Amino acid sequence: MDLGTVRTFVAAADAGQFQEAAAELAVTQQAVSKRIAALESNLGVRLFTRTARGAELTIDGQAFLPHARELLRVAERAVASVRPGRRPLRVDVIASRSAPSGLMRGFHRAHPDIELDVVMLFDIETAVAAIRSGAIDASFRAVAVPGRPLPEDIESVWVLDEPLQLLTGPAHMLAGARSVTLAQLAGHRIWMPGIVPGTEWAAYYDDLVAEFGLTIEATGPNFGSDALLDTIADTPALATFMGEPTRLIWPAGHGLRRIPVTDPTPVYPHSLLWHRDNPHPALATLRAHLAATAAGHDAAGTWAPGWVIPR
Amino acid sequence: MDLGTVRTFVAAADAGQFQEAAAELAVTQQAVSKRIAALESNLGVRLFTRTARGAELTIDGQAFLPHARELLRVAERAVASVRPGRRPLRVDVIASRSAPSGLMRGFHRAHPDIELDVVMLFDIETAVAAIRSGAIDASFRAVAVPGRPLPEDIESVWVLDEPLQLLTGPAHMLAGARSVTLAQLAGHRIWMPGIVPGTEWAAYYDDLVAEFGLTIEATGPNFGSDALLDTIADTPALATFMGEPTRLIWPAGHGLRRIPVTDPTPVYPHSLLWHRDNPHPALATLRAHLAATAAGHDAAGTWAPGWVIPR
DNA sequence: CTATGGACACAACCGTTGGTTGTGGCCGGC
DNA sequence: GCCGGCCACAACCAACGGTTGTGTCCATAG
Repeated sequence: MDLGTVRTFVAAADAGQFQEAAAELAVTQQAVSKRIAALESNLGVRLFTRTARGAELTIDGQAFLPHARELLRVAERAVASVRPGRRPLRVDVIASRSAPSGLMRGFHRAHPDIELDVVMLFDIETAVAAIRSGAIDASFRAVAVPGRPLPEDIESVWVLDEPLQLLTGPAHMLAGARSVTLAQLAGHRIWMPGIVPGTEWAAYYDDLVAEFGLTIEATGPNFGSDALLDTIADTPALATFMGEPTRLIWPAGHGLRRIPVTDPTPVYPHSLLWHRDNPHPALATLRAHLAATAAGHDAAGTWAPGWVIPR
Repeated sequence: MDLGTVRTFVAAADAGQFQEAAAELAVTQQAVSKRIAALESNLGVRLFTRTARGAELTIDGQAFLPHARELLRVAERAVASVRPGRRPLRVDVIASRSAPSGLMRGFHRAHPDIELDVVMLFDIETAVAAIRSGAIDASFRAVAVPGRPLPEDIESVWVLDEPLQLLTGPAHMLAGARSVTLAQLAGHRIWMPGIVPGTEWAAYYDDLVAEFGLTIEATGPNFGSDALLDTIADTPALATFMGEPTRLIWPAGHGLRRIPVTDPTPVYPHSLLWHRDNPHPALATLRAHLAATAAGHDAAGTWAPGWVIPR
C-alpha cells in the first residue's frame, strides 16, 4: 500500500467522483480508477459504489476514510519531523525513563499543538555538537563536567534534580528496607552496565563512588534496561540505581523493589542546554514552561557532584 | 512514499543493519540499501550512518523513527477497519453533531482499547439492512416509525432523548430570548434543508409539525451543516433546530444563538439497534456502557412522537 | 423512445520504478 | 596483512503504473 493510493482514495471520497479527483491530482480519470481498484483489491472490499454521476462511499469505504485521513496526517508529520527549517522542536534526553522524559511529556500535555521530537544521544559531548550544528534544539544534561566547560554559544539553566533510588530483586538483603543510607550501601554490589568512561554520567557516578566509598560495577555488555531489570530481579546480591519514577509506568511482574536512599539522597542534576542563537519559537515556550513548572528546589539532604552548576 | 519503504526503514533501524532487515523482509540486502537511499533522497536527509558492521540511526533518523512506527500502526488499523471478521466495532450515527456521536466519544474514552469505526448512513432502513448484512454492528436511530416495525432479528433499546434547541442568527427576532415555547414558533420560518420524505427523521419532524402547527421548510439543496450555519447566521428571518450540544465544540465566529425550547421541549429519541445474533464482543461492552451511563430519564415536559418505543 | 452527455471500466501500449545478480570498497578483527 | 562482514554501485529485467483510445451504463432532455 502506498500513500499515493490513499491520497487518491481520500480525494475521490471528498470529490464524490473520480473525474474531479483525477483533475485535482493531475492524473487521468483512468489512473484514479485503477488506483482505487487496486486499493479495493488489496483490502478485499469494495470502497465505492459507482453510479452514473460519480462514486459514493460504501459502508466499508466510510469506515476506512477516517483511517486514511489519519494516515496522511501522520505521514505529513513524519516528513515534517526531518524537514530542515521549521521542523518540530527536537530535544535530547538522556534516557526514556529519566525525569526529563517525564518533563517533556508534561510539556506536550501543556502544549499539545507544539510538534515535538525526542531523541536520545550518547553523551553531553555529542549533544553539544548536535546543538551547535542545529541537528537538535535542546538537551537535558548534567553540566558542567570538570575540564569540559560549556562553549560560549551554549546556554544552560538548571531544571531539576532527579533523586536516585535503589532497585533490588525480592530476594535482596535490602529488599525489605523502607529506606537505606548511602553509607549502608558500602560493600553491596551496585551494577550499572553500560557506563562508558568519559561521559558526563560516568563522571557523576565516579564522584558518587569516590565520595561515599561505593562499589559500582559497570562490567558486562549492556543489553538494555529490560534485560537489566530481569537480572536484578533474579540476582539476590545485585542492585542498581534508578531515577525515582515520577509518573512513569512502573515495570510490573518482576517483583522489583524501589528503596529510597537517604543521608544524603543522591540526585542527578538535569539542566537544559540550547544554542544562544536558536530562533525556534517552541524553544522559548519550552524554557518558559520549565521555568514555570519547576518546583521550588530544596537541596537540603541531597548530594550532587561539586561541579554541578549553581541552582 | 510507500509503506513498504517505511517498513524497511523500521526493520533496518531495529536490526541495526541492512543485511538482517533484508532477511526479515525476504529481499536482498541491495534492495534494502536502495529503498533506504530512496527514502533518504525523498526526505532530503541522511537517516543512517553506514559503518563497517551495520548501520545506525542519525539524529534525523532517530527523530523520524517514532513517526515511521506510528505510520505503520495507523496503516495496520486502517486495514483492520475493513477486514472481514474481527474488525473494529462499526456503529452508525445519524449525524456527527448528534448526541450519539458524543455517546460514542464517551464510550471511546471509557474503553480506549476497543477499536471503533463510526459511519453515517442515510436512514433507518439502510441501517437495518446494514445491520442484517453484517456491514455494521449497531446503529443509533429513532424507532419505530409507524408501518415499519423492526424485523424480528433486530433488537433495540432506548438510549437517550436529545433536546432540540432553536438556532438563530444574531439579527433574528428571537435572538435575545432566553427560551421559547413551541407555540411561539408558529409562524416563524424553520429551515431544515436535507429532510428527505420517507426517512425516520422526516417522520419525526412531520409529527412535530402536525402537533404544534409549525412550518418547517425543507426546500433547497443541502450543502452541509456549515453552509446551513452560515445562512442561518446571515438571515434574520430564518432559524433551525439543532440538538443540544452536550460537550461538542460549538461553532464559533458566526454570532449564532442557541435558544432552549420549552413547554414542551421536543426531544429526539435515540435507540440502539443491533442484530440479535451479532457475536462481536465489543457490542456487549457498548450496550453495558450505555446502560450504565444512561442518566435517569425524565420525560416530563418533553415531547416525542407517539410511535417512539417505550422508555 | 431516442439522442446526448457525463462518468467509470477495460484494453493496449510504454516508460519508469524496483527488484535481482554480480562486483567492488571499506572497515574491524584475527 | 589477510579474511570476513557489510554496504554501495552497475547492469539487467520484470512488473507496476501511467497514458491514450474505446466501450458501457445511466440519467436527463428532446
